[in-house]
Amino acid sequence: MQLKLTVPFNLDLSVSCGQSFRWRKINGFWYAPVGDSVWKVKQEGDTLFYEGASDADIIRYFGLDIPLDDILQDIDRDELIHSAVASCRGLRLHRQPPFECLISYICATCANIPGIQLRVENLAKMYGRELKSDGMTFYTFPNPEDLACESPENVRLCKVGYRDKYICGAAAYAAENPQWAADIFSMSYADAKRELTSLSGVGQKVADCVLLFAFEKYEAVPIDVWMERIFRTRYLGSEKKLSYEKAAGYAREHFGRYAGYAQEYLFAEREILAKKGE
DNA sequence: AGTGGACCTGCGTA
DNA sequence: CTACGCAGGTCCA
Repeated sequence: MQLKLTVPFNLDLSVSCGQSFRWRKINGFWYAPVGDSVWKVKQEGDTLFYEGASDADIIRYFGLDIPLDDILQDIDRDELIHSAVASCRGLRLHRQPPFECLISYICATCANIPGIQLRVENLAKMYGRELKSDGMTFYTFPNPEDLACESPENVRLCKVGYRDKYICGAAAYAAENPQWAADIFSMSYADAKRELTSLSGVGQKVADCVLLFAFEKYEAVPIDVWMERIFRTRYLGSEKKLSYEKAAGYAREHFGRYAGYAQEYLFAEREILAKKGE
């Protein structure tokens, strides 16, 4: 199937910028298990070619229905973001499956992106279902029930380390409250964040990632070590480390209601914006 | 409200 | 080859 794009979109950047962890580029196509099937996607100019997903799936997952031009125009409020927008135009936030997103970011603490990918892949291999595509094997991300009945000791065999009990706890929460994701969708940002951070292993940063990447809460501004450094050195010129609230609060004040989108564009340019040692 | 140490694991570097 | 440092934080004192 194919789709003619009438809106800005950069597939390569969107799937490789670190918001999601299961996309792999093989022979020019991006593959990932999404939901119950393997998606295979390629972009050539303004045409998207894909298999394994419907038009509606593609539009929804990649957020092609979101008015990106309006958002970029809205957040374009200083020189740094202006250049990030110029370099990364077409980067779109995905709408990730909520449970997978939650567990993935629980796995993201004290790890780099390859390390996160490894842990998520291990969980899928151990507890997901096998899928074949073009002779390759993929694994669905496990359902909450698949993980909820496991002991932390077993889950730890997926090399998730101290996160084992957090993963089991989050799985139990999702399994016992099947409507959890619908509930969070309907909540305000503040209420949704309070709900997520009540889970053990989910602090402000993880909650904001999940709210931004799975629940369309654009007020969520995940502050990791990179973003703290960028806001401290490039925006506030502060000497001492910024508290989470200070950095995120500044971002919302400065960038407005799409501050989360601004964060993602700055994050994509982190190597350039945050020189080591500053 | 704010600070400091412990915590799994994999990977890069000495 | 082994040792150590560090990486998309969170929890607990």
